[in-house]
Amino acid sequence: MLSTGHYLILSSLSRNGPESRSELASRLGMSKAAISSLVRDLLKQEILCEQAPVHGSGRPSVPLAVRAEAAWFIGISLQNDPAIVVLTDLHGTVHDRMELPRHADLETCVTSLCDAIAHLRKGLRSARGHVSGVGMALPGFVANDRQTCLACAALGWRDVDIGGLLSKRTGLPTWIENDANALILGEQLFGALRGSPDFSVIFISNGIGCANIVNGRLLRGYAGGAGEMSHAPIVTDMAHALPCRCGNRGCLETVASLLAIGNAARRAGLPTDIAELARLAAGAHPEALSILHHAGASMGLATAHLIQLIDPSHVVVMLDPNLRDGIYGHALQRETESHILRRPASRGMIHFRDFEPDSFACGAASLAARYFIFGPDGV
Amino acid sequence: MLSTGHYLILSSLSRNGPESRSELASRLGMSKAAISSLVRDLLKQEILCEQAPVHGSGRPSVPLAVRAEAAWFIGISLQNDPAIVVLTDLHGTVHDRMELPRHADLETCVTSLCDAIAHLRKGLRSARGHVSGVGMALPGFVANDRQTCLACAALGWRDVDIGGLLSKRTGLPTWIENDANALILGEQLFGALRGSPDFSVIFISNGIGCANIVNGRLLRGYAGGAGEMSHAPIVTDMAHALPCRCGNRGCLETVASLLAIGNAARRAGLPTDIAELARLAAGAHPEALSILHHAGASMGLATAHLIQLIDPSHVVVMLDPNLRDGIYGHALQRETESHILRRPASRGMIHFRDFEPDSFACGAASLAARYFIFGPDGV
DNA sequence: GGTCTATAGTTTATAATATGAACTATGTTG
DNA sequence: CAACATAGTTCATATTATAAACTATAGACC
Repeated sequence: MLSTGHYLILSSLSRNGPESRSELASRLGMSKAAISSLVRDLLKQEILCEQAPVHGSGRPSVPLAVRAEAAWFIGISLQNDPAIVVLTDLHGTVHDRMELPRHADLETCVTSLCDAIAHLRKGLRSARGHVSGVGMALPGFVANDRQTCLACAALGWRDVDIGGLLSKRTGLPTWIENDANALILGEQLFGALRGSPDFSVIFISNGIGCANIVNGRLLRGYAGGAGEMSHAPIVTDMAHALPCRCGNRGCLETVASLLAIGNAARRAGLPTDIAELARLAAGAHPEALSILHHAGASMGLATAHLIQLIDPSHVVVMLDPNLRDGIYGHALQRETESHILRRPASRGMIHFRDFEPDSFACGAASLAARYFIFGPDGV
Repeated sequence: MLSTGHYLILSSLSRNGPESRSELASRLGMSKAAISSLVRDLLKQEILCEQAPVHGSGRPSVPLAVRAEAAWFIGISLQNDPAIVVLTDLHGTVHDRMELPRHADLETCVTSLCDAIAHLRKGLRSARGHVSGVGMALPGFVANDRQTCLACAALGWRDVDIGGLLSKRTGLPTWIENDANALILGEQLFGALRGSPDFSVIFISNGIGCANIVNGRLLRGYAGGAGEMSHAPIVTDMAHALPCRCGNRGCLETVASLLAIGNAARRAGLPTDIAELARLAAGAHPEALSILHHAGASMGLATAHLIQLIDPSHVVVMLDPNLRDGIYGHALQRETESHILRRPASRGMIHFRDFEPDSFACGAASLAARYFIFGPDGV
């Protein structure tokens, strides 16, 4: 069994990359003796491994690293159709993946997911290790226990104990999470911003998702609704504010989401496909330009609100390359920058990234990996 | 010397109110034996005291409470002129207070503050205890060490080590904090929302301040600029957006702050005094109504953004009663509610409170009390 | 090549801090 | 007044850290 001390070392190595025993001791504020003994246990259990010595003056230091194959995880994304199921190692690398239809019917959904999980587990030859847990990302609200989906419009679920079902059928501990939250938690554990205590992730798809890491932890809010950028009141001129499915008018997602852009294009008699619309805009088509500019600028305004209120070090924006490289991305960046206080670090704060569907499944897998690395008392 | 265990007990009692040893043991997940021994130390040092036994079935339990007079603190507010200096006990009760002119000149400022502190310390007969620390709230940016004021427009300070100066002259540990942050930290430690892990405080004065407690901790952000509601981009219609001192246009504080309201009144040929303006609006004076409605609605829109992004359980809004009871407060509340997702808990989320200048000084005192209660490794 | 020095990591005795289980204390209940 | 219930203490012990001395392994320098 691992103690708090073991988990401290695991999480430090996972956050800060390979480090020697001495570096760990000073970073964690513990004695060399304690680290030495804790590391011995973790090496014996083959959770850590020693890397090639680093030579300086004095005895070379031996960097310690978390062994990627020490544990395996299943990540499920119901963010879109098809559903995606991945098998990752402890570094977040995908070793196998499957796509399957996303069933709204609960029984069908659970059965097909369990079949996929069984198949992936079989593919992992037991000599290499075994699967330690399952994570799932879905577009909806999840209860505090991270087991029950309280509401998911896309699947028509209400108060569905999907976590309990999966964990019962697979015999594996299971964690459920909102899609944006899973995405940023994966980014925090496995991604380039690993270890940053304050950053935000936004993704622009048919809807708009947003999540924030603050003080090193996920910002959930009181009712679990933090980061609801999607319904930020952006269009305040009520003459132009469109009704939103949430019941209000002028929400961000009524202008800046892919669905909203498609709708606007249809009303203007333009093609609703994003790539085609972007091509028209690139060719200076005035109405295409107007739609995409308005969408991007609205997104930028909401991003400025986010930056002013939450003050992240980085904002990762995941979107379609066609939008990123055209007027949408340009307007987003420009509008954001023109509405935030100029801070020393505000340059290069926004990082565009391609919209990768597997990111959600990887984030989901990281939910289970997190338990392995941070322990039951978690971080 | 107090250990981590002692501080755990102190912070639990401070957060959750008086509790018996048994209750502490189960809340903190420790054995009765450990609690018993730790409490003995704290009783001997007269930091805790036993209250009247509570009778149930079985041996009566003895609630333990933090002794208010176990420690005393000085709180300084430079939030406005005059500066306010208070002497509080460990419960945040003000036992003595002074007002003095707020000097922008550093030497004069420090000298007059130190004189005031010395006077308050003398007034506290040493039999009752002694002052353990000093806290200061000021309207500006403070470095991460909580000693140096990086920038304060109202006083014209840049990179002023006010904390170092005060602590050197008084011989007391000193903490500096932004005014809004001090306010919410005081609320968290001493106020009605004590113990709530997710709430926000907004105050409307000549400027607008905002701070947020998230996951039980102050949301500082990457550069310490979180909660900068004041420069939220609210007026997006550039034809009507006024220039702001920050260099952008249409910031919240250009329409919703007392200064902005006064400016708008002057431009309309109306009295700039808030009380008089509110009286005109109450009498249905159309221009007064328009100014105050616009200001309140803008404030409400910014509050809606805050609620959507951060999802607090409560938003405490501190403002002049004349504004609260008139169209400003009404528009604020109405506009906020019409722009947030209806959540189960969204009713009664906004709590108006009178603008009390002493609140800032109390919050400042709580910065030092926090150190006493949470220990050097703080929370 | 040998010695000095610097740094990494281990060993071991010990200190600090928790626990479990038995015990005492002090009430209510019937 | 006995039986019971719950609060709190005691004490032997386990866990988990530390300090300090020790070993290990390199580069540097003469």
